[in-house]
Amino acid sequence: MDFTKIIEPLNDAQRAAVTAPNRAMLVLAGAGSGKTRVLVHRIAWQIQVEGIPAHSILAVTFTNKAAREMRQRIEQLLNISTHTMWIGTFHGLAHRLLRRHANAAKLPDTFQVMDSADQLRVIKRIVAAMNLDEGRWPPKQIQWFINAQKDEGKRARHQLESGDFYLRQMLAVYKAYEETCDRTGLVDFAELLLRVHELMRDNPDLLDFYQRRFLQVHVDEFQDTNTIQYAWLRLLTEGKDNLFVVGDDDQSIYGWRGARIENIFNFQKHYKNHELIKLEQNYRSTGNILNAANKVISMNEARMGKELWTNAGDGEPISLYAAFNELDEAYFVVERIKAWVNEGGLRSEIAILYRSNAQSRQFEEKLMSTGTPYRVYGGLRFFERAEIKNALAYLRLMANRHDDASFERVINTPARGLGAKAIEDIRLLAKEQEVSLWQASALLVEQKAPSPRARTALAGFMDLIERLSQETGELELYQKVELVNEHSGLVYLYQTEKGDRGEEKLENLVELINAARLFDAEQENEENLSELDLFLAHAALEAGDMQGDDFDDCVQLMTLHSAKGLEFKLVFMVGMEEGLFPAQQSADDIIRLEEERRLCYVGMTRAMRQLYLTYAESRRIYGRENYPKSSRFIREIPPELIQEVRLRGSINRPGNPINTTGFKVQSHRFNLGQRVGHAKFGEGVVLQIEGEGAQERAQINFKQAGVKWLMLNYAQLEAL
DNA sequence: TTGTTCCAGCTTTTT
DNA sequence: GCTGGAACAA
Repeated sequence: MDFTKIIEPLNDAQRAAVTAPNRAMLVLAGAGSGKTRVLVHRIAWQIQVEGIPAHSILAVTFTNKAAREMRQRIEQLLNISTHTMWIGTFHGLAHRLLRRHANAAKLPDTFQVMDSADQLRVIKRIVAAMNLDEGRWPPKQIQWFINAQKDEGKRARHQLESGDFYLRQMLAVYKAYEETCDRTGLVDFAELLLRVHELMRDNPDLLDFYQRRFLQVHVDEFQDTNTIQYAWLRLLTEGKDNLFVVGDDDQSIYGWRGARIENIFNFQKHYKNHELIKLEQNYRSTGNILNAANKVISMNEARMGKELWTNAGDGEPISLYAAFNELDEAYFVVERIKAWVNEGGLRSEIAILYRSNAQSRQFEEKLMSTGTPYRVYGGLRFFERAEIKNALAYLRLMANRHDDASFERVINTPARGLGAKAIEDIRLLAKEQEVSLWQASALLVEQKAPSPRARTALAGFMDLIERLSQETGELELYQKVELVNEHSGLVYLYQTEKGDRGEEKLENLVELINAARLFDAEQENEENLSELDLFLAHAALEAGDMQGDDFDDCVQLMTLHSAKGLEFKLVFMVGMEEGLFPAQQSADDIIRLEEERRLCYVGMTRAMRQLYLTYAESRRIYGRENYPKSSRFIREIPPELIQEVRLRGSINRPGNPINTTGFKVQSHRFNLGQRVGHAKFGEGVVLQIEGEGAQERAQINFKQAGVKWLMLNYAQLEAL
């Protein structure tokens, strides 16, 4: 058998991981060290050399994108179909298992997955029904609480009435929420994972079946697993230790949403005979970038220890720009982008990375005004748009009448005279009878309880759903969607909507039909589900790509978080300021600060050729002018790796007088951002310097006296 | 039912 | 200082 193709492209460490005998494996894969390659080749190795049948392979990722990529690359490498392999996200695979074993999992066959927006709506309704004040019990916070409980594997009943008032109340809502979900057949994201864990834990036969079936379990981004995900993995591999995990503790940036970096450390305890392999050779960045990143991350206490290296040479130093304010920062970045493009570079090779989404605006405006195409990541995705969710709500009701969240969403969309009063009546009865809103509505219509007008409207609505459901029974999925769009009145609603927003919504509805048509092609239907059910699950589990044309050559704008896993030749990390990055809220908690530092490490290691760090000496935040300090992360980079750039100032890099930036070189007696002291005004920071010789003057922001322009020949400033 | 006004909130995000 | 959502008035 020819397996050179599997092991030949690998370096020693990668090869050791790929060809290791079957046992628990922990691969610590640094940024850009070929993590996915190892995973893909490991699976290929097992199939081709170890003779493990494809259907015995389980590979788990966090994102659909990662799962798709893995599939593709295995197919490419081995030239085989990956159809029978279980490759997917934790949530996707959990969904599949729950569909297969709905009864054992105590779920109705018609259960539907809801996304976090749906979940929030349900919680809001419960809060209202329990007569709780939304101000004192913010639904967002409750949602967070419930999800955190589920991530830890805890049910409402697990904690007794011991805790304080706050906790008791939270648990009461959690309990009511669980009941609502059970009654309405709705399953949130965290529930998918928790259910599957319980399903396997409580059904030994089932567990045994899957333990035998999956001869090899692979996990990507292991540092991002939460408690329940790891518990499930342990259950599946119990006694066999056939678990192959790849991760990087230094890139753990999702602790705030339940990821447990400790899982990596615990892995070593739980799997006594495991083998640990570190991948430290980096194929992405220059030596300077790696050295700087290594230095920064080395400041963290809680880590396994790892040092990236490359044999690709040092490359350019890291550039640091101290902007006067956020506008100047944007101006500078866009200037550098123009220069890059002028030298023949592509815009798509460039990323602007920021800590928080709010920072994108200044860059968007500047890019817009210079006519530079750009693309902002984040924001609403296709299946999250209101018009799409409305159409889906009709479809969901057709699939499951008891889906209260969908019922409420569209009972009066488009308006059909069922206002707050009518909905309140339905809710009340539903609560009283402990039935779904649909059932309560049926009762109301029967009892002729509400006003005749409301009753007619309600009966009409229910009839609409029934008719849609029956009439479309035999049709192709996309035809169903088409019919729903029309008969629900949504098309008419958006056609007649004022302004130009309606047009885009109509286009999206058409796009939904398209999505349904294309969906037929990808058959992942092993469980004999109806196409509609599958499509709805798909919509919830894969909210779709961000908008924007991948085809255009665009500058990429995104948060540091969403940059994980990506790479760009030219990277700008902007807003490198205390309070922004690291975020204010994380500054004095060591655990959170270390996560911020890892985020910085993630950002730096995105850069292949050139990395720019920028900060503003003055920045408007919430309408107030701030004079932040530069980020401590900048100071954690060895100065000799940094080259300071001054638009009108000098290159300020000890021991290197060469101007590589193309900007005019001019020297002043003080530097921008420098702390200075004045006999009368006290301590301040230099904001701007202009003029030369006798005309040289500086704008200083004094702590007490505020911002002042001073002639440097007269003012006796001293450097601090 | 719709448009206006007011007010809180304001890291990071996938599924 | 801006935004999105809720409350309110017409």
